Amino acid sequence: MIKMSKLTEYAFMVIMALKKSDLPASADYLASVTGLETPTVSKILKLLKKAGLLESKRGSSGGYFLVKRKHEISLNDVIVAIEGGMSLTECAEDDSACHLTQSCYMSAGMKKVNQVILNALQSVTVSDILDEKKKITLQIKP
Amino acid sequence: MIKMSKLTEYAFMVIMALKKSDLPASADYLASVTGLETPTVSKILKLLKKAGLLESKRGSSGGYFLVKRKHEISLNDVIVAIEGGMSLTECAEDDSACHLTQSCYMSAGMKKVNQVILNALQSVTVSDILDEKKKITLQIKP
DNA sequence: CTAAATAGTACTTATTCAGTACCAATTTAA
DNA sequence: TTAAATTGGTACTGAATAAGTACTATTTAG
Ligand code: SF4
Ligand code: SF4
Repeated sequence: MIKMSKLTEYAFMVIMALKKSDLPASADYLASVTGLETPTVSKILKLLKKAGLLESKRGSSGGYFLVKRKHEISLNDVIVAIEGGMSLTECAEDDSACHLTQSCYMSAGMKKVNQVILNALQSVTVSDILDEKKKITLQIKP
Repeated sequence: MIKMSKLTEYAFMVIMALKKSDLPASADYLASVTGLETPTVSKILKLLKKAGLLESKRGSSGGYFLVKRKHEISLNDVIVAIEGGMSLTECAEDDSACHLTQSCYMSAGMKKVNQVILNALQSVTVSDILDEKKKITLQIKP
């Protein structure tokens, strides 16, 4: 089964529990809210910060806070932050990842399919996932 | 990185090397054509057969052959055959897989996104991947 | 019968994932 | 100024999955 990692799923829970420009939330607090273990939450927060999705403040009464609103954060942003993105084949992401790229007869096709999926992931935001009213439809045009 | 397994990628190579209603091709022959190891090819063929994508004939001058044409086999068919499919979250595939499904606030949203990706995978066939002329585009409608 | 080929199972190894632990650096607040 | 709170970073462990290998039984053509 191709699926996102648990850590990525947890990352969504953490983002849901955060707010932009609010008082910083500590890893401990977020852990209690989400029901996850503190070290796990901490690991996620570090990854999200490295990706620029949130900022932190050290020291007493410090913590983490979003730098974007939830509708400005795409599903793809989170996946990239936690596990480096999504691409069906190695070459779709990085041409030098597979030495067969030049000669492979399916590399080009896979890249296209991958782009379709990428578009889908980029078009959906964190707040969309909570929004029952937004309809998400797809059309493949020949 | 979320990606398909190597075995799935190899499965495409094997399917490319097969033809419908042709003389059965042995695992050994397919291995030499694709450059993969025979046991690996054999494993793939068994999985593809179990999924109904091809049939086999035992004994001398036996082998495997497709029961569908390449434009009738979707990308999703292959992914399902080899690794059981693709779904971002556990619940998107099977409601009983995660005990949080009933209460989870993102389960519904994830299912929608998953459906978009699934549509993409079902809309592309094995022959499309080789067809440079087919344009694959996506539109998300709000 | 014999050779060729699939069918099925079971095993080993490598890699990735998930979770845990520890301590240094920083900042607030008393 | 001191102590407590909190991030930052690294490193480790165990579990799960993936990838590859090996072996043997069964079936069929000639
Ligand atoms: S070039 Fe071909 S074999 Fe290599 S990663 Fe891309 S699709 Fe796979
Ligand atoms: S119900 Fe929620 S927590 Fe469970 S698999 Fe689905 S999205 Fe993840």
